[in-house]
Amino acid sequence: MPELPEVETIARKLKPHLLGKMIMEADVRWARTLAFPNPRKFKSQIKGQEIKDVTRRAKFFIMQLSDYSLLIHLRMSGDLLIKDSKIKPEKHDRLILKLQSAKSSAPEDPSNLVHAAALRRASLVFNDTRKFGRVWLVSDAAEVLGRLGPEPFSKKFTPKWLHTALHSKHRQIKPLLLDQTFLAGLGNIYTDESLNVAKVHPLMISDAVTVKQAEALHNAIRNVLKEGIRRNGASFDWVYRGGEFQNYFRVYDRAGKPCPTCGTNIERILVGQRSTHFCPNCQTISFVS
DNA sequence: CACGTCACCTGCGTGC
DNA sequence: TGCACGCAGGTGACGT
Repeated sequence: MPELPEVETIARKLKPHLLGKMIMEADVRWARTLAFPNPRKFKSQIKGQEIKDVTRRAKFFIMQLSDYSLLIHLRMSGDLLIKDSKIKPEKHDRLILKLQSAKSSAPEDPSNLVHAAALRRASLVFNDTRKFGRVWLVSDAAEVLGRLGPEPFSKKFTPKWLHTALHSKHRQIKPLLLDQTFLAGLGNIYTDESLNVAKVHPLMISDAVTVKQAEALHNAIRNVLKEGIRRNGASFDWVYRGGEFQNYFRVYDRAGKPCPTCGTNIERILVGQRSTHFCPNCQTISFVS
């Protein structure tokens, strides 16, 4: 499910309900959810830790604890929600962190991420149907995040940086944008959307991108991600409720439907085993390799 | 270094 | 109805 806007949305919604709470107990319901450390150490180390901050880096949800960083990657089907500890765990709940009761009442959240009744005996629940998601409890977050590329909203990410970086490689641009060590946070949806807005063909070779195209792409990436966040991310099927961005896709999942710019039918191709959607009229390419 | 393939998992929609 | 198949928002380990 989650790319940068979905994780950002989850972090923003959960933050007020988590700050200052103490983690009383961890229920590890699927051991391999823990990338590090093993369940025994995880349980003993996380017990009694206070949640000092809730943030995001790339597609990682991060909780800064008293002595550790807790990192959660939702991969394809993960979700985080706050539930009443009294409610029976669901089939796909993989990790449950029981929280200390609130000292002060957190603001009411009308969305379905947080059930009002849960606020008194709250648990943070990691639900993950496909079991791809992973959790790390480490002393230094850089152990996990060290190789990530820049954040799209950081100062480092400029049109000039993007142009230079694209020219330092000789790769198809779509798989390169999906590479988290190149740029952090884009996934299949937002990459297709950004390339369409920038009018760049997904198979274009990175070092052929012009300065103007790099500027357009830089703009498109920021604007598309911003719109995704503004619409609380994209929701699909039964996974991740509450987002609206799926109603505003220009190309993603729209094969055979008209391009919003020119009306040409959107095409779907495979690029590096990933479904790729683009407008063959707006996103032209003079050569492929 | 760039790219293809497979693996990790479950569940849903489609077509026979 | 049953069943096989293809598909899904991500990443990492291989081999060429």
